[in-house]
Amino acid sequence: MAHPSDFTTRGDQRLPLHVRVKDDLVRRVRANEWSSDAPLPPESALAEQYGISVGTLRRVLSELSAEGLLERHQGRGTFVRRATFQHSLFRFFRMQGSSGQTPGSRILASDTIEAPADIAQVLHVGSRSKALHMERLRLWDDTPFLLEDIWLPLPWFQAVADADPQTLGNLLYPEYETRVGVIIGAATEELSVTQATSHQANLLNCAIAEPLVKIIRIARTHTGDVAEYRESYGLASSFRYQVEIN
Amino acid sequence: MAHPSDFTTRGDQRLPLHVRVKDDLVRRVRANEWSSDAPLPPESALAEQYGISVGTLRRVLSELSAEGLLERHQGRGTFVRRATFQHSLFRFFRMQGSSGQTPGSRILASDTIEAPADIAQVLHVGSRSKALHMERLRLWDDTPFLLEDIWLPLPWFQAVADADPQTLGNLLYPEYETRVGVIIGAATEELSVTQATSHQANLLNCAIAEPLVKIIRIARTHTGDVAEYRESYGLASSFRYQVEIN
DNA sequence: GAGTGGTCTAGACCACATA
DNA sequence: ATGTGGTCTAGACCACTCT
Repeated sequence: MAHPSDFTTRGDQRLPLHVRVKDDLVRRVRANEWSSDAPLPPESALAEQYGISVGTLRRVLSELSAEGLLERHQGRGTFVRRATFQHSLFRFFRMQGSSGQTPGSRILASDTIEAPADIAQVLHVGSRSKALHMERLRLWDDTPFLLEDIWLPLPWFQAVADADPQTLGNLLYPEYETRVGVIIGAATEELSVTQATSHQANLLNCAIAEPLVKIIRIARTHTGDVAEYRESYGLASSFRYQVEIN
Repeated sequence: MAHPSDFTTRGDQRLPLHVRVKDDLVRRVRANEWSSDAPLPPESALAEQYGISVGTLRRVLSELSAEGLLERHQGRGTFVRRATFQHSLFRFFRMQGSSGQTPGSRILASDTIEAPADIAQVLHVGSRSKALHMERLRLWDDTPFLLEDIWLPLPWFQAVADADPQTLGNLLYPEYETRVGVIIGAATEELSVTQATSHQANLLNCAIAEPLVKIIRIARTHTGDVAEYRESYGLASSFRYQVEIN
């Protein structure tokens, strides 16, 4: 099944070898064929499996490494890259005085309900399918600074829904990886400015209609499937967001 | 001078060949050895120039192509990539109803002055060196929506300072390329929320202390030299900013 | 048809990690 | 000492562009 014996029969035969091998390796990584602790087979073995030369296989592995799906270490092997989103995705909302630490979090609600139509569409769940909705408050030293509405598609994320909210760690993406086997690989964020509702003002300890920054994040796996829809609201006065554009 | 005859004597001899060749090619591109209309020499010629195999040279050119410095076209050749920042950098402030068009711009002021210490440091000009400062208003259909403070290092950008502000186009990065030979290749942006000063409120046609989004952009060449420092201010109510994270 | 980059191979040798 | 990935070479053949 995971073995590429039927590799030559899959995909468009007219595509270059390195493209077909790359697609197949992405599929196998996504199918959790290798844990992120043990290395993939060495180049020579993989090349033989696919019936291609080592040079061609090297090209594929190098590309996947450059794209962040794999990590290569001379002398040790090739590994599936873990979700390291603390560094890449959580690089905003650096509060004054608080350095490098991850903020605390408090899950206020966790329900299995029907998602609003627009969110259901983004998550690619049918209009009458259920989704897991969580409301979460993030804090620095018990001071709330960010309010999050998180939507996860079901039944895919059923394991997260079944977990006791209190046992979920401060960071959700590692939980996705361990409980569902989902590694977040990319995301889109859209920023805008709104005004606090009474509900939000109450939780964020600010005045009603005070300006809030709203961040809509759509997180995807390496293969492009939408795994999470998230709306975050934070006080505009303490907002700071950095982006690198290349 | 631009010819790589002295290539073997430059750089750390212990570095891999492909690294040294890559650094040298970046230098030659930056020195405007090739315009963006004519192709670089073919692989075979370049490989012979450097005294390396075609395979190694191919690796370098492929990397530079992936990094966006070069463009390769089968059958046509390898070209220096032009500044295409309209698509990548100017992907914010999409106003409602206005699609894909570039906004109008009005340069309000253009002066050669000493930059404030913090900006001078970012631009890497000495503390008593001059910089070109421009204040620019951007408009959709004669309605102002963005106010920009732009700082350029001198004497590097003297050709821009000497130009009549009225002759500068709506987009500045193409002007940098044609007048100074600078291609912007990367940038960092930092977003925060401030309140409008009376000066800003006057120009943006809003109330004093109304929330504004502030964007600090530091733009760099492909080689990492800071070419521009820019502060942009826009009405928070019409603000929308999209980012892709990978 | 001539010239360009794209694909793929086969193999030598080196640098690093681990036991 | 062994096995891993990293560097570099030499060359065959294909696909595309231009004249």
